[in-house]
Amino acid sequence: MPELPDIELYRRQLDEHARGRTLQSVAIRDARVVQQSADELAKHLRGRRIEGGRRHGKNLFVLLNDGHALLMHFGMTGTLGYAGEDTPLEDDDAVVFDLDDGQRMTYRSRRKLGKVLWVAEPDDYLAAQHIGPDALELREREIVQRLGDGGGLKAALMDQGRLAGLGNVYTDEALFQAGLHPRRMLRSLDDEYRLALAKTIRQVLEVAIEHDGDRRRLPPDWLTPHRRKGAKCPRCGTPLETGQVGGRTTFWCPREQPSP
DNA sequence: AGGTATGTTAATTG
DNA sequence: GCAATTAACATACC
Repeated sequence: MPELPDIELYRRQLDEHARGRTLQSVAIRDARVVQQSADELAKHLRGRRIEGGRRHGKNLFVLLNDGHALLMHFGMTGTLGYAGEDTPLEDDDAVVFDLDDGQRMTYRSRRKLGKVLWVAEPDDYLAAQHIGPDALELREREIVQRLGDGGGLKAALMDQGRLAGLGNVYTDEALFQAGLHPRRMLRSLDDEYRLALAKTIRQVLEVAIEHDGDRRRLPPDWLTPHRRKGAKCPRCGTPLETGQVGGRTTFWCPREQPSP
């Protein structure tokens, strides 16, 4: 379930469990998520020490001691975990990395929509993929600038080229907390509202990270824990509305987020 | 059986 | 030119 807060948790776990460890071997158990051949991946990874993790939006770079990196993107169903080598593998374990302390790092993906690949330079990769700045590295004024003027609010917030990190769930959360209807047009917001939205985006992401991205443990007056059909707005009790906005299932409170 | 799911990209339609 | 919609990727769940 990976959006920015989830990937940030993976980054912290990587630093905790794998920093300083040397990669001994890489087993590709499902080649669909790997963009390079097993030989090429092994050539770039074997014997390299993991210096730590760098997160950018929903992308996680495993930084290597030769200055290069391994990129992981988790799609909709990817996870990253650690276990001892005695722990049996799961069917969904697509790429397995053996570390030099007997631990195993596992990239798991049910739907295989993510990707794993070696990259020479993370910044070059991000530029080539047209990924915008990370949502948490910008100040509020800069977020407003990046969002620009065009399109619907929902699509704009999810557009990784403008701002990297928000997905469907946290976009809905930010719009809920900002009191903005997801079908509103960015153009219709005055500067004050845009700044307030930018502030809300930052705050939602920061608080979600403080809760380790665990959506069930997010504050009870947030939208996310109630994101299911038939639920009521946790702030005013009005039944939540749901529909397709920007091509994705969207939840909002018709009272807190008045129609455009 | 059919619709839906946290992501991304390309193609198509308006 | 822009915005919105649809399809595709692959798989489990309701």
